[in-house]
Amino acid sequence: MGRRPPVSDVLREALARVAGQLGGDGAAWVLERPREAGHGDLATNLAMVLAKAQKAPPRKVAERVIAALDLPPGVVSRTEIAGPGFINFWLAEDQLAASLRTIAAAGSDYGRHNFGAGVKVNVEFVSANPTGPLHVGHGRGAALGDGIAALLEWSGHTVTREFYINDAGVQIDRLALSLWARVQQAVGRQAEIPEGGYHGDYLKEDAAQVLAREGPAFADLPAEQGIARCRELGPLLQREQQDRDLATFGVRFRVFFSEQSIYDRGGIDSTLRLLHERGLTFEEDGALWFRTSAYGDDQDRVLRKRDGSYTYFLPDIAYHVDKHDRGFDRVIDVWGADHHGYIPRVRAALRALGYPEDFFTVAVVQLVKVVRGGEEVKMSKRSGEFVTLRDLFEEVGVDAARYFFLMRRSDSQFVFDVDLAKSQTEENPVFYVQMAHARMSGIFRVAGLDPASLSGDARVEALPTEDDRALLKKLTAFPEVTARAAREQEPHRITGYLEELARLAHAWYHKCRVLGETPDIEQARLTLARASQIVLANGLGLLGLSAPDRM
RNA sequence: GCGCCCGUAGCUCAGUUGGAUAGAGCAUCAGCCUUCUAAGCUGAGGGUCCCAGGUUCGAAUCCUGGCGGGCGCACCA
Repeated sequence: MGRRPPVSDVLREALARVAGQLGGDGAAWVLERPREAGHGDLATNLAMVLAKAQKAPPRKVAERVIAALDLPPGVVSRTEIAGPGFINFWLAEDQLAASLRTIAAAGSDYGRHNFGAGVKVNVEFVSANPTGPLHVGHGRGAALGDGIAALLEWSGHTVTREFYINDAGVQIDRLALSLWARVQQAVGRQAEIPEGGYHGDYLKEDAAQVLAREGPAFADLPAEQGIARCRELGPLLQREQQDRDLATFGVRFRVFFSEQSIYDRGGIDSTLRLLHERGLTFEEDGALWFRTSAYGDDQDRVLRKRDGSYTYFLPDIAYHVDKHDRGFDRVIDVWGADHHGYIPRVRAALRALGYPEDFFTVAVVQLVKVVRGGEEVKMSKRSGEFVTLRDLFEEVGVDAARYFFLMRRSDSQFVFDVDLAKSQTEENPVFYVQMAHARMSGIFRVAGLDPASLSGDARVEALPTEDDRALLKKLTAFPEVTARAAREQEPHRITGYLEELARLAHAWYHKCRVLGETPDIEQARLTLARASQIVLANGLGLLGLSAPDRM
């Protein structure tokens, strides 16, 4: 980003050279932004890490490090040794001015990186069975998967968003039987939802649709024929519904991958053959097994049952083989916590096939609990009563729903407070962040200026207050945050950053007048407002959220 | 019983890959609108980082053992 490397890189490289000279090659030191403003703009623990090799107290080593440090002029204005041996750096004014120009020049690209260039990644998420509506858990998976995909794109990866359709198992038979029963009920006949079937009211609506499509005589077909047709229509109608929900939710997939297509193309047999050739299978008790225990799973797993049918495991291996064959360097599966026990066996299978260890990773999404009015909203798929994703985002709005799903680490359970998500006050973090953006836009609206017309040139000396500086410094941290979030696949780092930034932006807005100040200050603050607007918009956009100009 | 995740302020949660005096929001209390959006800002109080050991210059963070909560442990998907 920009024409010259970020200051932190310049410093890091210089420190690395010193580390090499002082016998600290490969030592695990860091250069980071201290929490405390009094600890400088950047700080390193290098001296403490080198202390042992140097056989000297850390503060003494710090002096040697500083003496050996060879920095170009105009980078650092002050250096200090602090605490047990930290070296704190204050950046030169030049650097702050440069960062304003960098932000303005990069615009909507500010925060992007290229370290993932050339790496093809498949992110598979949601992958709901085509047997019912998406519920809130799918929503969390959708927001997370899309967020991870976006983070990877922002760091230069080539990303494919993919949805796996489980359209081949017994659940489809159950859906067909349940739908047929609803069709019969719709024409006034007695019919029971079968054991293990789907009781939700949505199938009543589907039955009405089926009758509308196929004509009223459809219900009079012989059961076998009617059920066969329901087997086609049921999943189709559910898929259509899911796609509508996902589209409204702002999530688009490039690939919808059908499980049935694996069977149809002979992927099952070819995978079986592949495993057999590698000596990974054996027969026992009339079943065919995969020797997964030799690859990290705690037991061997059945591929083909005694009755000749396949377990779910086999098509799942075939599916991941297919992803590998399609040329992906990495695949990331977003799974609900209730499937986490399944990870070791898939990992074992892919390991057995000789795929790289980092080829396959799973982002586990923990449970979502929905709370309204202080009460948990219970859901039960069995009784057919549950909170659908659509119910949720129609009540709180798409932006709020997506933001809430992303604002916590995915691997901890999450309480979705519906009342909070709906509130239009500072308590609501989505609102708070979007409001900060709207305020920045408001300055330009009142000034009658096109924010894009600002070059980014400003005299940093014309940003005199602590609030000016704090906001500017926060803006410069954005690229580091996106990089870290992408590496860790943790979108919640972005929401956390945005909230911190919004707090500084609101405080700045309140305390620092822009329009009507001296020309110098007005120009500098307009530039700062522009930069803030860019970073807020980029952060929100990255997460798939809107950045309104007025609210 | 075994495995995975979680345990941090009254509540919801962060915590920069082992760093400096553990942070934020909400809630509580006290203030702030002639000003680009008060849909906001400022300040105060609030902690056994679940417990006990260990590793080291240094542990909320890593290791071991407990305790508590959640989710899994199929020839189901």
